[in-house]
Amino acid sequence: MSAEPTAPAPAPSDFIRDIVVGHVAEQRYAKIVTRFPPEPNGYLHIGHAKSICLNFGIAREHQGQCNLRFDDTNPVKEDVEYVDSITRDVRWLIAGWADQCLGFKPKGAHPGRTTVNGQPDYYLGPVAPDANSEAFFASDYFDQLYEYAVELIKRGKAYVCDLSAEDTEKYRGSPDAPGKDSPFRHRSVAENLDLFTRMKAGEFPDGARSLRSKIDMASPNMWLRDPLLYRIRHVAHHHAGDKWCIYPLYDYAHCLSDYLEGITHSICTLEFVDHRPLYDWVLENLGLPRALPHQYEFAKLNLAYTLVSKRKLLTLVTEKVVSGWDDPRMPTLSGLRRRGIPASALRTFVTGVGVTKFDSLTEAAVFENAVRGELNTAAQRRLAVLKPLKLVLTNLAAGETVECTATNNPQDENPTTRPIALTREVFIETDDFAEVPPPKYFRLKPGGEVRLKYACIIKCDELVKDAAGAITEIRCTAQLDTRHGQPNADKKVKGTIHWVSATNCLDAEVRLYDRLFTVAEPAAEEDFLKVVNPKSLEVVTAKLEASLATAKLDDRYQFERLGYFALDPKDSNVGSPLAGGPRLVFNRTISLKDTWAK
RNA sequence: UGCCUGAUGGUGUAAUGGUAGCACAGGUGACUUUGACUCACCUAGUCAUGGUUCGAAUCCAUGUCGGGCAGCCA
Repeated sequence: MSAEPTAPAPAPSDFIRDIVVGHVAEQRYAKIVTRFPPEPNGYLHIGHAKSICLNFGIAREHQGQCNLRFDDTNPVKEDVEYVDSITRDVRWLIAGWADQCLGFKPKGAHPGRTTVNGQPDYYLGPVAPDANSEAFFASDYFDQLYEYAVELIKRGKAYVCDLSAEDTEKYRGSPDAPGKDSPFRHRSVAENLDLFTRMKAGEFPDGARSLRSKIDMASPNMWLRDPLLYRIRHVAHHHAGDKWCIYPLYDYAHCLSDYLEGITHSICTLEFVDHRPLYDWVLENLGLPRALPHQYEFAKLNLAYTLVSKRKLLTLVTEKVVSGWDDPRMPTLSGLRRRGIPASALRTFVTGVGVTKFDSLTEAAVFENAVRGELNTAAQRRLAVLKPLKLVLTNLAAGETVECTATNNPQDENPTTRPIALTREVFIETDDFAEVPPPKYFRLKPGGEVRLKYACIIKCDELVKDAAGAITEIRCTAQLDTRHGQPNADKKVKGTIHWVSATNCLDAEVRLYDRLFTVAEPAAEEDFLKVVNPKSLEVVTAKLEASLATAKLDDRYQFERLGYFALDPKDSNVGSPLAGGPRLVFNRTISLKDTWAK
């Protein structure tokens, strides 16, 4: 329908993309393959969105692939609950944008044995997501990882160490002082092989021994001081079952997982810069036949007024500061989704902040701007009154209705309309009337005139107050000839306010959210619970125009002059045949920008 | 007092030896049946000191300040 498609956004550019573009130019790889590798031990948040968009974005820009891989090497922290939520969140975020790049693997598949240049090899390539496929799991590589560890031992590059965790730490030294060799560092290959086999067989208790790389205990890089490759943990694994009692550590498993999947660019955050030499060490000391993946690091996202620490987010949930991981105030993808934030707005935002190695703090306004921008074009305009004040149009008869026409979305090229009926009694926003108006007040005041949006100009004639002096009703005259198409339609007044017919409207619960914290950097606080915004949620019973009775879960609405709203997918009861009709619960995704100084 | 890494308007980010640009925020105005949107204009920056060069945000040196690293977490 739309004649001119919006100009495609310019392809983002950053130092990592520049590297990839260079590799593509020199045809270093047959295909660009990235990966998004969360550990299934918590919910994805807005910080992950940056990584997801970077990895999928790069794959997308080069007709490549981005594997979703669960980095599940620590069974004591992980659970399938997280596997499910993470999968759902990733698919939601990339839907309609990079679905074609999402790499899954056949259900239950493990790396296959192949031969490359006469050398044995393992590889597990991607397939498109469907009913018979699933995400990749590092735990599917435990067999290969074990085999590689044996190879490292045979090459004299790894040894079984009997030091306790405490002694291992002591031997490691400190950043400004070299460590010293473990007394077990020079065990024979045969003894190491025997001990490692018995570790796997379950002969030793947790922590009794470990498999360590043999690198350099005096290295200025702490991560090269014979880091552990395997630890003993007699626990079942959520994905691998009870087959193993030794589990590989991140630095050992990650680079090899990347290799097994044919990852070309392994992108992670800055705290892993120090690990990169280890990443390369493992790969280079195994004599692998295919091209090796390489690690690149970027600065994680820091957003003002938000917290992304898993531990602290969990505290918010357990202390019931919020209703759950998907509370619309949470920075989790499930929370943002429930709040009504479109995935496209999240993508626009995270790609907009760019990718650098600078530890920055992004202002909340940047995020809010991206959300409003997206919603402005997508949202259907509706009239709703959050804090109702009754207004009587004294020159309209009690049963009389005046048909008016409202525009659904003025941003559309050919906006559609809907009818709304003006009646004698309407509700206006309490804030839109002031008995004693502040300077520059455009709205209704005693004796003043204002336009009821889509209807006509009204004049305030008198106030009705209760015994306590509170205003209970405003009585006005409707100037019906100022309606659209009427002789005085062009009459100008400074203010236009929204309204809802009092006799033909819907009640709805509306949840108004504000930022969860009162300070820009809650993470820097000694006690972040002390800076929780006590007014982060306000619940009101609003009056909605009748057409909202058929509101849909997936639709986005702008309640005019108020903000963008979406049905709460959990608590709304849409289209239910219940006698009382649907239960409507709206979340305010974000308010409209308000440049009128308060 | 070790190693790694970084520093460009208020914020975020471009410019890879040749005109310091963009976005957000802020300000002014236009338009407006949303104090929204849109549009126009304005404000505001290369951490410091030296050096190389015709020319430096960019290269070199030194310094300052920030972030990361001593899990059998990822």
